[in-house]
Amino acid sequence: MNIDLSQDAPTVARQLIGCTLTVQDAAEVRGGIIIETEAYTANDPASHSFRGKTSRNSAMYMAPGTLYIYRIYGMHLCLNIVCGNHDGQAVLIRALLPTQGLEYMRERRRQADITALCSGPAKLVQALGVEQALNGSNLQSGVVTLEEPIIQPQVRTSRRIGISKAVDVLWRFELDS
DNA sequence: CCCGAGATTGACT
DNA sequence: GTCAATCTCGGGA
Repeated sequence: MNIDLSQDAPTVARQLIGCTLTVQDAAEVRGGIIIETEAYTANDPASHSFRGKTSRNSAMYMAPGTLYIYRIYGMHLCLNIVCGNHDGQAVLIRALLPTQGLEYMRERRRQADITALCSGPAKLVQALGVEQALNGSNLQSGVVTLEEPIIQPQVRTSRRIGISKAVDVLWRFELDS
């Protein structure tokens, strides 16, 4: 991983498109290519860090490469890669193209259709078997790993979705295929 | 202290 | 298209 995660969130969010994200534990390896991300910064009304550090968002202030995993709507988990410099920035991983551990992911999701396995931030967390206990852990631990693409892909930019504040910034990034 | 909204998803009309 | 599931936080009483 040569991407500098201490850069700001929009820069990192763009660079993460095309990277392969994998999770490995005693069971097996599963993962896919990141095809959609969103950036969240500290002075961003839509960000969990906008009003400062809380017990939920404390991982956002840890070292770049830390995982920020939070519960949303009381039932789902979402996975972020912390970036910046201990200043409350992170990149939400919104969708993957599944490439490894397809059967594992099908079982976790109870879903046979490959295109629906990782087509949302909470879906991919469920498919990959990412647990909330990994919140605050680092990519260096080797459970969750990132690998850069050989060739930089074309990236499409748009507005973030599912939020009501700061809706106009173009901080959503997608693989342009 | 109580209540509404939220970086979502799946089931249902 | 509508809506419920149910945890965390912030704002108002």
